[in-house]
Amino acid sequence: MKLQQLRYLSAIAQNNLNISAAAESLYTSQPGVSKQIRLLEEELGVELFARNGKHLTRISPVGQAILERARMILQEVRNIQTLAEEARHHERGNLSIATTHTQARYALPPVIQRFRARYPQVTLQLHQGSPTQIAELAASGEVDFAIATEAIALFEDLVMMPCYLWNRCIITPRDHPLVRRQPLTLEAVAECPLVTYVFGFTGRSKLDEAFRNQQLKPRVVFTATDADVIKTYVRLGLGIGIVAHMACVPEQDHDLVALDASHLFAPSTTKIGFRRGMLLRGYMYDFITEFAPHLTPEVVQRAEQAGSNDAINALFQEQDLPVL
Amino acid sequence: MKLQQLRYLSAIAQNNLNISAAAESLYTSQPGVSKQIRLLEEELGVELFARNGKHLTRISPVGQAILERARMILQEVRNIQTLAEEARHHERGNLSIATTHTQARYALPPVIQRFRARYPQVTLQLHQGSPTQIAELAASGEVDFAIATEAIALFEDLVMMPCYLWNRCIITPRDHPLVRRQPLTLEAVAECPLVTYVFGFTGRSKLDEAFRNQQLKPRVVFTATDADVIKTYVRLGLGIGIVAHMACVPEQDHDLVALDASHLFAPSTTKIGFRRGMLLRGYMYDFITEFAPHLTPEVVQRAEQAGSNDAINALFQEQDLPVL
DNA sequence: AGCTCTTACGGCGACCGTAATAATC
DNA sequence: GATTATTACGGTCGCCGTAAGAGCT
Repeated sequence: MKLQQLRYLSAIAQNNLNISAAAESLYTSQPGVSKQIRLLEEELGVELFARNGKHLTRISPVGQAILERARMILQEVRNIQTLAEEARHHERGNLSIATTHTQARYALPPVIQRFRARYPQVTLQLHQGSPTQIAELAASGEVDFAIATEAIALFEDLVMMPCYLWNRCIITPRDHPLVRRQPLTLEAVAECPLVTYVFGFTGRSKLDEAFRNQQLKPRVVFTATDADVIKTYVRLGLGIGIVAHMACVPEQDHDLVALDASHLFAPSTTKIGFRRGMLLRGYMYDFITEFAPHLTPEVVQRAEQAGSNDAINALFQEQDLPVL
Repeated sequence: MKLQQLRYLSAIAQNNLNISAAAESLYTSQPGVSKQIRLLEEELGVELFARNGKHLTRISPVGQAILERARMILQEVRNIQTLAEEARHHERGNLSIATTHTQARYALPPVIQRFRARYPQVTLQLHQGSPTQIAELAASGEVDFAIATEAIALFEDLVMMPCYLWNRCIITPRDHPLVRRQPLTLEAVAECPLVTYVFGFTGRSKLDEAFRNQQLKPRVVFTATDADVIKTYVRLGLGIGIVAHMACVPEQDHDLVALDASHLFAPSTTKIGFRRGMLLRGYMYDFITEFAPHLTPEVVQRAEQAGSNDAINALFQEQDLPVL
């Protein structure tokens, strides 16, 4: 058994059992991959894949179990490399983060500024994507951290920790009648055409939930994945916007009015996470603490130890989280 | 990085940093091992060992951390092989057990008889040794199971589970005055010369503890590692014997009298265990259940999940264990 | 002096890539 | 017919083992 055989096995599984695609992703030739898999099967005396003629149709049950062990081994190999790099120069390295527009545009800039000042030798990479893309990037090991608000607590192979709670703002043009409706109600909001986030983004589900709880049917006339686009269409008069509180920057938006809506919708939780079993560099712990001060290295390590996401959530109390 | 390099690293650490010995244990040449370690160090850019000229003096801190990861990887490689073998023919394989005389002679025979009847194709190997030897054999992976009573709960890399409690018997010649002393007391026992187990064997520490608690100084005139030798010297009139209850077989020892001593000494616990992280074959689970019926596969798996031996002990209540 | 690690060197094996073939969608 | 996996083949690299050299204890 060789490590490359395990790499090949893992790559094939990650490429829908397509050996050609797996070979390409590993920058090698199909025959090589094919042969190594056969050799591995021969050595173990087990069929890793069920074949239909010359095509792989699915992983065998044993193959699946072996694949999981193989993934763990490959993770530990990376961890050994990480350990060595940390020992060589603990302030050099790479940090890649996958996140959504909202975080990248509003929450991360000051954090990243401080981080770069502290670790000028660490190269940073930010990848923007949908919450599910973000989770997949982190789960596959292509990025170190996933930062997002929705839909990523479901991946059991990610360690996701809550960072902060945030509420929403209603954004309207200056002359909108809603501005004078002082105690802002959900009914009043529901009467206006709405511009807000696409489903699956930036706490959208909490928003829908609030309306549903009061049997209101909001008229959503436009959805976008980010607040900047939403604001643009509010300016055009398409409707009123509902965006995250972080996205409300009065200095920049003189022509708009931001109304606090924290009493209308339940707060959402932004989380940061990484692949379970991944060894974190020292600067990675520092980044997390910089982003969410309550996530000290000790707290993070306790979360790593926890077996499941449920166990992690039990470590944190909602009232202890900062609110933006 | 290659798996063999990790094997070499692990072997060197296990052979007191002696590369020659490590090479021998791996049936290969010193230069090969030496070179591969250098290559690994070069690839990682880290010194795994501190060297004094040409001699390895100790593992570096990074080396230690890497070693632990390497051990985990090698364990998982074995687990993959185990998975494959289990899939190929789940009733063939090998089972090697390290245990003490007491278990091998009195507790295991019926268990092994039943096991062999159930799994005739599984080759069995029994290794006899001292409790510390047993623990080391299991920890190093040379045997699958360790079964013993003392001193093996300390190894944190073994999963040790309690199997049963047992008490002691006092063994005397037929005409010994102690036989007529009906309510047997510790004081009466302490007055006689004693023949019992060597320290570190078969619950000897519980025995010393009982005397110490009552400020008695027993006169131990002979110690042995097994009950058969003890009985022999009791027959010779050296003193009275204190042995495990399992070792009292009235049918075989017509010339001796066995007096129950369960009220004099706290019971001892016999445990079975295996290397943490080791994947168990189906027949291994069956063997455990055969030996200790309360250790069903589910219970064993729960013990595996537990992080420490303290956590394992918390899973078991003393009153739930069978008493021999 | 003895043991132990490193360097040097040669042979064998294994992996990889190209090319051709077979089989499936 | 296009894509995809297997088989065949040759080159290169790397590992292993023997032999010799260097440095501790």
